[in-house]
Amino acid sequence: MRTADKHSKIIDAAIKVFSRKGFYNARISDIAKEAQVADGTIYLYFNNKYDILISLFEEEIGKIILEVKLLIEQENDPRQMLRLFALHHLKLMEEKRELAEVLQMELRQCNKFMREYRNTKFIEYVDIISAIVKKGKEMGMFRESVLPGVFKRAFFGALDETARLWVLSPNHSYTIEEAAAQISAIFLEGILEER
Amino acid sequence: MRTADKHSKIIDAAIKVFSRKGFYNARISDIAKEAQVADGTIYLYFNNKYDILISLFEEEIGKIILEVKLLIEQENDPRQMLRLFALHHLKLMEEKRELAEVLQMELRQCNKFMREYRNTKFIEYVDIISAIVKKGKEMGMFRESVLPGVFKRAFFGALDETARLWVLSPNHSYTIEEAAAQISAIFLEGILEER
Amino acid sequence: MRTADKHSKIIDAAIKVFSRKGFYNARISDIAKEAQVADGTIYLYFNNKYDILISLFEEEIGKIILEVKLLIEQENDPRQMLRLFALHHLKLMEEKRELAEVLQMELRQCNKFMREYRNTKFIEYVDIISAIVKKGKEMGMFRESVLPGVFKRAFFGALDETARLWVLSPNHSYTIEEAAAQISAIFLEGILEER
Amino acid sequence: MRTADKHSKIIDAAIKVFSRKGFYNARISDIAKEAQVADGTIYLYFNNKYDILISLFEEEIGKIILEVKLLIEQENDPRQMLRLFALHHLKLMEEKRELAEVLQMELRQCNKFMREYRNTKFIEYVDIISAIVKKGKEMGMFRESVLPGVFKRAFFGALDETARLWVLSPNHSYTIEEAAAQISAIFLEGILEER
DNA sequence: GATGAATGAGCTTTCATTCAT
DNA sequence: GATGAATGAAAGCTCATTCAT
Repeated sequence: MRTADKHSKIIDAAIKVFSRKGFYNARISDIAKEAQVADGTIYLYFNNKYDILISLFEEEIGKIILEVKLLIEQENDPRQMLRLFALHHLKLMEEKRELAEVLQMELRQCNKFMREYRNTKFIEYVDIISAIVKKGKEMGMFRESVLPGVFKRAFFGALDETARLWVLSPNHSYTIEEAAAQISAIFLEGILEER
Repeated sequence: MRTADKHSKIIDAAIKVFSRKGFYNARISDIAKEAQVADGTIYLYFNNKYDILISLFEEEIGKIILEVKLLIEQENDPRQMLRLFALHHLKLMEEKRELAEVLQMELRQCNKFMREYRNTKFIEYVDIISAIVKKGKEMGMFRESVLPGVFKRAFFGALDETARLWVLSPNHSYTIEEAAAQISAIFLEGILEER
Repeated sequence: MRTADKHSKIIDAAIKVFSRKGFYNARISDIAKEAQVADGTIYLYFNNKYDILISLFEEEIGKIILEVKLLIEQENDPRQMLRLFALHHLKLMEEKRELAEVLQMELRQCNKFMREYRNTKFIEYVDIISAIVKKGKEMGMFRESVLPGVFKRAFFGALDETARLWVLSPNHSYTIEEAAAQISAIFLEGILEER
Repeated sequence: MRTADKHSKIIDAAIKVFSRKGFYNARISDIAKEAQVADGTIYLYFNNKYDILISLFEEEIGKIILEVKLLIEQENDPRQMLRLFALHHLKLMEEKRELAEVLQMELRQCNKFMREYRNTKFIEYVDIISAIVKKGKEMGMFRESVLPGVFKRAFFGALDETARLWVLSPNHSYTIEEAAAQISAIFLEGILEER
């Protein structure tokens, strides 16, 4: 088997196992069994358990960033870009439910004891949002008063929390598309009744 | 020392220690030392390590809910209520930074291996938001189309993510009050330039 | 059980186990079983496996130094002192065969990867020999040309190697007393036939 | 590369690595890297890790025995033979410091868990000393009372311990030749002042 | 013969929890 | 109620050895 295969087999297995048990409760042997390799093999590809998590994060976020950027590029209207971002984010979290759980976990808990790890990939992802806002402001489409740095966090947080609960609860009273549309609408137009 | 004192001394110690090291890296003996009690004493008040976290969560969220409800009650305007909620949430996270970190951590990571734990306190807290929205809709102040269940998650997520990064990064280009005002404004009025 | 008991029970167990299997092949659980304590208990008294070896070494050599100094003190004749030292050393190695094996092991192998550990206790022990030589020289009883620093090593080495093989081989053609007497005689008078 | 070359390349590498890290801390991959062969290649020439040590020992001691015997043969005076032996031993340990460390290590620690290994090569080496003593006794040059079996151990031990410390400490107050001369002198003439 | 990726048994150490005092 | 010494299960990681190429 080629090296590339083993690496991604382990990453895939780790996503499954971390998502199922959480990082701390996941045992290396669980990942090894899931990846159908020996425990020791994992250490040929990763330095330690935490390194698996970091690698997983960087690689998977990396793929997502590429996808989203490609998607957004095809649009010119910043409003549409935000709508696309929201939809893509939520759909992704639904489609890759296990990955979603792991990413969310890492964003919180593991920064905890590894504060030194500058999460550049995540920042890059969220900065896609602020870039859209800046563009919208330049085009005179978004208010001058909107702070892109605040907006990006609020927007990402709204999507992320929505995805989190979507993933946790088994049945939903609305579709993912409806949720995405609703959230984009709120951020674009607010909730105030037109006067 | 009265029993109630020991209980809350342990909770306070746990907040400090969990916030500093994370739940999994925190040792019972760390908490015991911080609380100035013996390791064994902790087991007179809590069933196990996880029980400390759950208790901590329920009690502290309980206090916050009381506070917020009291604050909100004094207002009649749903717009103002949302602004107050946002400000209160962010200020709280800033003032009780250690507690904030623990709550955020638990909301993600620990649900993980304890999915059976129905987080009713958290739901109660977030439902304050949807109640405001419902009231606003009834008063004809918020759009009919706004789904309170979607809005509450989006609004809470926006605040939570903002708080998370606020707590992590050492210096900020705006105040907590500005961030709260901006987020409330976005959710109320959107970001679109008036036509 | 009192703390002092556990500490020395573990040391005694470690002597047995190290002597039987060698330091590297000894498992902590072997020592724990021999000492009739739990594995974890060992870590209440020692930092790690190597710390057991060092502690063992320092404590046991310490006892031996006290004994020998006491014994030597009662003599005035440096020749007799050397004879006593030799006899005491060999008898000790025979009586405490397991300890002997461990001490010999550590003197070689473990200096290896712990060259930074300045083996002061061992130096103190061997310096008893050079002190005797110096005294003998002052009294005009030993040749001026004898270098105490060379002599102490040669004398200790002779005893140590004799003890090593004594301990290894099951049957002997002479007693430990004869060996001690012979070695002392060689070092004092040489092996040359009187002319 | 011829087979013989690989074999000795591995032995040479093992001497370096064992000397640097000790037998137990040396990894097969360290030796392989040092010998510039693959890990697996080592198992074409040796059965296992311990086999490398044994082979190394036998081969190197074998060479030394040949050398010493050749050297000694050219002498007729047993006193001179002992002096030569001492000088040769110490010089060897100084010249081949890495080998010296490995040999000393094995004499203690590793016999430990492999007591079944009858160290015939080592016995052969030490028996050179007892042969000299026997010859000296036959020639009436050494005392009748000297036991060759005791003497050989004492003499070897004296040299070995001297070499051990010589190798360990970085600076010396006398030359290797002086040490050898002094030790020979002690064993031949003792340390007592002539009456 | 040579390689080195893969294996998996094995061991030190940690730490939540217990319980005799 | 309070203590903290003792417990022992559990798991991350290493590395000698194998074997398909």
